[in-house]
Amino acid sequence: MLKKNNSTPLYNQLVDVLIEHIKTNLDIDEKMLSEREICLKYDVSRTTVRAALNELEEMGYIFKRHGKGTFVSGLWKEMQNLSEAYSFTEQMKQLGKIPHSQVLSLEYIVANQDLAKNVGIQEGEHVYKMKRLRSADGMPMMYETTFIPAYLFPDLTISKLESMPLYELYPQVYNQDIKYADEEFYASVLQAKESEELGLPAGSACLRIRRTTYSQENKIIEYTLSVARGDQFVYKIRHSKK
Amino acid sequence: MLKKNNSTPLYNQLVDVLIEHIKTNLDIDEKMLSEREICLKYDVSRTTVRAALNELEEMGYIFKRHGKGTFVSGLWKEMQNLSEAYSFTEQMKQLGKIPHSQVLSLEYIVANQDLAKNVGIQEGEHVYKMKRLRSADGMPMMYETTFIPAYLFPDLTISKLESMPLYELYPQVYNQDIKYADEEFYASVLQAKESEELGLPAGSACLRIRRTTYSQENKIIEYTLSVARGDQFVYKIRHSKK
DNA sequence: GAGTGGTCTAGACCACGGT
DNA sequence: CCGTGGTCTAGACCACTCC
Repeated sequence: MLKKNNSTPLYNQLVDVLIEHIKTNLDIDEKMLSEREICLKYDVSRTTVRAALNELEEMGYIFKRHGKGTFVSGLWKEMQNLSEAYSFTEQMKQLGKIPHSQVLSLEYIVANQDLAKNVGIQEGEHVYKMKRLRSADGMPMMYETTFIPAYLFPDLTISKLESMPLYELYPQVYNQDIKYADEEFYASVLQAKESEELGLPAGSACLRIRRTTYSQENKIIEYTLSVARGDQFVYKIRHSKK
Repeated sequence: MLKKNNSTPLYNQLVDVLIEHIKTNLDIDEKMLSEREICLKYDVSRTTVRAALNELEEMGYIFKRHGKGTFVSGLWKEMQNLSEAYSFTEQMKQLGKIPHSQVLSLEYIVANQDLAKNVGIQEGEHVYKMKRLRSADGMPMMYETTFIPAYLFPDLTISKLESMPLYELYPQVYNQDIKYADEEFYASVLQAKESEELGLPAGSACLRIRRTTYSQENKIIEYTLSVARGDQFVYKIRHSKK
């Protein structure tokens, strides 16, 4: 069943096998095999089994009860929608829409004190400032202003920006792998100028988003301010108790 | 250093010790002791050390690099602000404001098909419907409509609801421990009637929130629709890559 | 090659839930 | 009492990074 000399770890193989088993054979709240039974069935140690079960628990497939057993959770269906994706391109593709980004401007500027703080550099260093209009199936969806520290991204050009999504450009061209992104957002209404860009009446509901993206080395690689159509963006999050 | 016959697990004790060590002695990006060094220093097995380090990594205190070592992350400062709290009462207290909830109405109703689905019961079963106006330092902040399945919460009364916050009532009075809550929200504008409740002009920005709260047994214990002042609520979330 | 984190084994004892 | 998940040990080998 499991291949011991495979490059993928045993517990990851076990995760895949168990997910398949759950999806095809088990219902919600149904009891699974015990940890020791899984050990015997797949000929692996209990450490390996527990590593796999922990993964499954984090993914929302199962939950455990001390002294009782392990049970199917059936949350994985809902989990699918809960956005792990923070890329506009990916989000739109998931919704079955064709994303498009139009670069409206690209400037090479000097950071003032406030901007320097937000992109993690010293005052006076250089930053690229880019404005983009992002659409899905031809409908304007959001208007973004992005700041990128120049020291990490030399020779940024519009042609590079238009060649691929920003979140592919970072790792593939500039060797900057994304670790995580923090977002703050709040409800607001469109101002006159913004309403023109998005083709909506002034006073329409919108979501204002402030995003800071960090690299594996904990450097800020992007700081973005967005204005998104309120009628098109629904955020989903899960608060877990401990 | 660590107490082997303590009721709290060794790896949890180790977590506390290491957090204290990081906070007092180490800077961001500084290298920590290796796993094997920690084994020797505290006289525990590597399994125990790795359990503790995994906790620390999840909490944002450290990050690991295969072949290089374990390093201080310094994200825990920011993490504090990223909302784990999904209770209005707790949120307001953290901001140093005095929260108040006024129960406007409490009804005992029969669920139609749509409502039944949202609270996880059968059509025709009973549900409590409650409306609340929530304020901070006397300022109306949000207007909530909450649905609670009656079978889990017999004899719900206004006096019970006013005696303590809902998220304390669930576990303490009805023995329903919260597992997690899912929230969906989007930007909108206040309608005429809502603007009266909140004391704001019609057309003001607002956040519309839909929350479903689940118990440890995966039962829905609350379904809430909220309208919150757009100028007072900022959501913060973190998207982690893998 | 030396040191690191990543995976894995084959045991052990404990605490909890139900019979 | 037995079976469950929770914790813990003392090893082992692998893959990665740097010298």
